[in-house]
This record gives sequence, structure tokens and C-alpha cells, in this order.
Amino acid sequence: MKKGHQVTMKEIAKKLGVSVSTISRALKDSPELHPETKRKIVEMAKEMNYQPNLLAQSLRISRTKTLGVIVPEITSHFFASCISGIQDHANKRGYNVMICQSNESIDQEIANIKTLVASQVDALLISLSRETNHYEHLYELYSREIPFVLFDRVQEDIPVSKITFNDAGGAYQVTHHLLEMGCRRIVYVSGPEDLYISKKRKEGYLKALAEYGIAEESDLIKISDLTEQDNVRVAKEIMEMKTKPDGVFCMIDPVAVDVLTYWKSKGVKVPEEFALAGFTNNPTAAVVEPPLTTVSQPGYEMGKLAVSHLLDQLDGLASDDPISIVLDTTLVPRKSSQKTI
Amino acid sequence: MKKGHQVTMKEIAKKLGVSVSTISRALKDSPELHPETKRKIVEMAKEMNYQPNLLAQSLRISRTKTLGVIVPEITSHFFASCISGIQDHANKRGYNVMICQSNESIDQEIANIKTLVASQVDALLISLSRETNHYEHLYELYSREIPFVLFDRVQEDIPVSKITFNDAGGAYQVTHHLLEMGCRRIVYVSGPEDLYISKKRKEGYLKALAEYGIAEESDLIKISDLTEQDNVRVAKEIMEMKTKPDGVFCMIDPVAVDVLTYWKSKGVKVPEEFALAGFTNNPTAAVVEPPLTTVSQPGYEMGKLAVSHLLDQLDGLASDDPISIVLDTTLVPRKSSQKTI
DNA sequence: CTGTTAGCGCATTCAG
DNA sequence: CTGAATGCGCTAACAG
Repeated sequence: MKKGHQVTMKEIAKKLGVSVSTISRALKDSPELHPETKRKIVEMAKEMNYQPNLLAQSLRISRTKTLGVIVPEITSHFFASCISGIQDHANKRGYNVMICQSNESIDQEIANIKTLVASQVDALLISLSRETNHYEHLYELYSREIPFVLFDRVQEDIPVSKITFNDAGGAYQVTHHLLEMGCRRIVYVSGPEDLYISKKRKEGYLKALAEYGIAEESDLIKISDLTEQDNVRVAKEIMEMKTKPDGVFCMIDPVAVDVLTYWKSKGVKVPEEFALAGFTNNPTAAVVEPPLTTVSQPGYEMGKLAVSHLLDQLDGLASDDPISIVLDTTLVPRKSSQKTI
Repeated sequence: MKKGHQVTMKEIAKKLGVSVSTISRALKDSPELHPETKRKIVEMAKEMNYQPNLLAQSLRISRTKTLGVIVPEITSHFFASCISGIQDHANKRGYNVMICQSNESIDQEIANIKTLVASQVDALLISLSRETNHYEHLYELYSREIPFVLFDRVQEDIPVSKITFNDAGGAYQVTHHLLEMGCRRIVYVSGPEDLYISKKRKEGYLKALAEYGIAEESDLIKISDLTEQDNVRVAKEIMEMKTKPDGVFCMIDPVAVDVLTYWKSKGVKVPEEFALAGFTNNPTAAVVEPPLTTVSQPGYEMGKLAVSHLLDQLDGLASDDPISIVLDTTLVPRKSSQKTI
């Protein structure tokens, strides 16, 4: 199967007996041109259904007006929202977007960057994979002076702009809420410990505990690799602890949902036996029974801010100095944490 | 902010004192080349961190090895899965992907097509917006001989390949299941009537009824515009009907979830008063209480098949004659329909 | 085996 | 106001 022919400037030039440069000028509404010839050209272009070849144009001006986006997973509702925000606002400013997913693999992430760079994207928006534990590929982008920003899953040391949520703040909100609901032995179910969000959310958790004069207790910190299987293992461990906890804060909603589902199958009552809370406000959080207390992170907003800042830098509307944008989260209290004291 | 310099063939040619064509040949491993010079060039390219400029390459060979994808909504889990399948398998065959969302708007859909065509994508994969009720833009693609396939939200008359689910079959499965559970007055909650899936799923619904000797009853067919508000209106209407139905089949899961949520707030029992079923097997379907009976549509698989067929056509491995691929759905029976007879 | 030449489609000097 | 010439980075046909 092969593509049909596309009309070029050359052809419309021949048809009108003028030069290609005149066509070029007419189509970009250059002022130094006889209005009449301009009119004729524009008309003919429309009639012939001329579509500019962005490839040629980009090659010539060495700018593609295209941004590359790399996310760990498109099927995650949060990242899909980010993409949506990025795309809408990039389009609004005349930019296109190429999206890749790393599938949480650092090798794929590196490959994605390579492809996008080869495609000459003007800049990149990257959210790091879970696996990403070294950063040469990012430093290389930096040294090659290819503009990029990091969002949500960031690495703190790289001198580029970063857009994150106030993860510590959100975790503080949830933990504080659980404490207010009367919980005093609160488990934190963390993801892998080297993850940025695992650390940040733990910070907030500990800070809230400290305010209530409660010391960190290593038994109460559980690590899951975030697979369903491991989430269930943790759920089981918690319900079998000798000194029972009274509240559980899971680092992300899916963990909380897995825990809840397992507990329901075992007859464990939420919130009566354990108050439960998650993080992110996934669509599922609202519909489980009981509805899950969580913290909302507006992904669309994050995408919008990330792309707006990046384009401001590209267009010289903002300084190139890296900045850090921290978005606030909102506590979404639901039934899963409504312990009657 | 501006991008740094990228190494070109010219530069490495100068450095090695050979011509650009030799570089080009070496880098694509042409056989007619002295192994030693080839080795030198490859080495130097690596040392200088050469990255080919895909733009120039594409312009030259007039093929971008890029596919355009248009979906109504990236944030829908189903379409995100499709995208994931498309991307993985496109990459596997050396193609990149540019994704756009129409936000269910025909104008946006047309704009997306225009952008992707201007970007010289080799082909398109399109799932139509809800609003799309005329098809000139598709016929234009067709007449311009730009290869494309339609998936999931298709238009039947256009002579291109289409990948769909057996929507009628899936609706038949659900309705048949409800009948087996003892339901005899089953409501079908449809989306807007001109939607392809509204029609197809109605077909399956009616076929199952017919097999049980039950005639179509217009009172039992409700139309929602698929907003939460309208879904709630329908839910209310159903519970207030004088002759109460005993089962409800909603065209898509989100409608069923809205109905369920509303009914729960009103103390209506599912499945006791109404057996309930949806369609698509969204993540939410599994976690609502009671879990929702539905029909699974593997989106990843659909994306994979769509892109595989399209690339087969592009690469001449499949005939250009349009075909129709129909994927089967699977009934996922859950508690929401377990009426004890 | 390698260099020269031409050109993909377009934008932009430089001359008229 | 408009045309001719040049080149973005790369590939490919044609010579040698």
C-alpha cells in the first residue's frame, strides 16, 4: 500500500506561472507582496488542497514545533490525565506532541528518549520509570542542551525544572486525618524504598505522627513491590499482627484497593477494624465499598503547568533557570476512614 | 531556550576526510564498502555521538515510519489500552506513533487528521468521536490515498479495514445471561441512538430476547446522553416504573456504575430488585459493590491487531482490500446479576 | 570501493 | 514587488 501524492508549492507555482518563493511568501502572509497575487495564490492553494509538508518546513527552520512526552504507563489514569493536559495546552500554543511509554523500564525510557531526539522534538517532558536508578541519559540530554522538564517522577539533582506534587504534604494530610479520626497505630504501606514518592510520603507520614508525639515504629512500615500479590501479602501481615494497628495509609490507591478487597474476602471490616486511606484519587477509589479516603492529585493540571512552563522557556517568556513547581494536593475524606471514636 | 548542536554526517565526513555518501553507506552497513573504512566511520560516529536526523531522512525517502493515532479520549482506560497495544507493536516493527485525542469533538478530529497528515505520518488509526456524524474528512483521506484503518468506533460504509468488537454478540451474551438468571423484563440503557455501538448492542439485546420469545418493548429502551446527570435520570425513571423491570443492561460500564451508585443511595438493592450489567469491563466494574457483571473487550489486543494489519498492508504483507476484523468479547459474570431464581 | 551530483519541500538571503 | 540561488541533512543514481 502506498500513499497518494501531496500537492507541493512547486506545483502550484507552475500552475500560476510564478516562482516557488512567491508561493512561500503568499502562504505566510508576507507584507511585501502584491495583494492581488497573494489572493490568487491563496485561492489556488485552497483549490488544489495544498497542505504544507511539516517535515520539509521543520528541516528548513530546524524547529519541529513538536514536544516529546515520556510516561511510565499510558493506561494509568493519572498519567493519562497528565498527557491530556499536556496535549491540550501544547496544541493551544501551536505545538504537537509525541507520546511514549516506558512501561516502567529504564531501557525503554532510554530508547524512547533516543527516538524522540532523533525525531527532532523541540523539547521533552519526562516522568521517570520506577526502574530508573541512574541518570546518565538525562545528563546527556542536559549536556546536549535539549530542553526538558521532569514531572511527578523526578530526580532531584538534575538542574532542570521539575513539577511535582507536594507529596510530603499530601501524606501529612492523610495521616493527620487518620490521627484525627482517632487512629494511633498507623501503618504506612510504602512502595520500593528508593522511589521518590515512597520517601516523600513517608516524610509526611512521620511528620504527622511526630505532631501527635508518636515515634516512628519500624514494624508499622511495610514495603510492597506494588504487585497485587505483594499487596495481598502485606494486607495479610497487617491483619495478623500481634499488636493490631488501627489505621493504614497506602502509598497509592491501587494498593489500598487490593488490601480492601482482600480484607473484605476475609471478613475484616473497614473502617471499623482498620481505617484505610490511599493516595492519588483514582476513579476506583470513589466506587469501592466503602469509598476510599484518599488525596487528589490533579494530573491534568500538572500536565498543563509542566507544558506551559516548558513552552514559556522555549519561547523566551520565562528564564532558563530551572525552577521547581510544587502543586498542592487535596484531602478527599470518604467512608473508609470514618472511624467512630 | 535553544537546543544544542547535533552532529551531522557532514561533520564526521570532514573529520575523516571522506565524502558524505561514504558515511551514509557505512552507517547503513552497505556491503560495497571497504570493511576498514566502515569500521573507522562507525567508530567515529559513536565517538562523536552521532544521531541521524529522522526529519531529513524522512524527507528524502518520503516515509516517516510514523503512524498517527486518533482516539476520542486518552483518559478512558479502554482507549489507553488500545494505544498501548498500538504503540508496543508499532515499535516492534520499527514505527513510531503520534497520538491525538478528539475529545469527542468532530472539529477536533478533523484538526487532528490535518495535523497528522501535515506531519507526513505514513498511515492513521482512527476511532471516531461521538459527535462524528458526517464523514467527508475520512473520504478525503481515502481519496488522497492516505492509508488508514478504523477501530472500535467505526463507520461501516467507508471502504477501509475496520477492527471492531462483536458488539451485538457481547450484548447477546449479557442479555442471555440475564435471562438465564431469571430476568424477563430487561431494560436496555442505550447511548445516543446514532452511535454505532448503541445500535449494535441493541441488536444483540433484541436477539437474546427473541430467543426467549420476548418481544421488543419500547418502554424498556432508555436513551442516555451518557453524562452522569442523565444516567441518574434514567436510574430514577427505571425504579419508578409502574411495571417494574427485573434486569438492566447498560451499554457501557460507567452508566451502570452511575445507576448503581444512585440506587445504593436510595436503598435499592442490586441484584435483588434489579439485576445489573454493563459492558467493557472497566477497572471500576470489578471493585464496585456488588461487583458488576460485564463483558470484557481487550483493548490492548484490539490495538495490536489494528496496527499489525495496517502495517501488513503498508509493508505489502497483506492485500490492500479492506477487511473487517471482529474480535469476540467475553462475558464476565459477577455478583450484580446473581439473582436467585 | 568511493566521490560527485542531484534533489526531497520549503524558507530565506540577494538581486533585480 | 518578485525571481534566482542556496542550503537544511540525508539518500541514491551515476560515474569512475
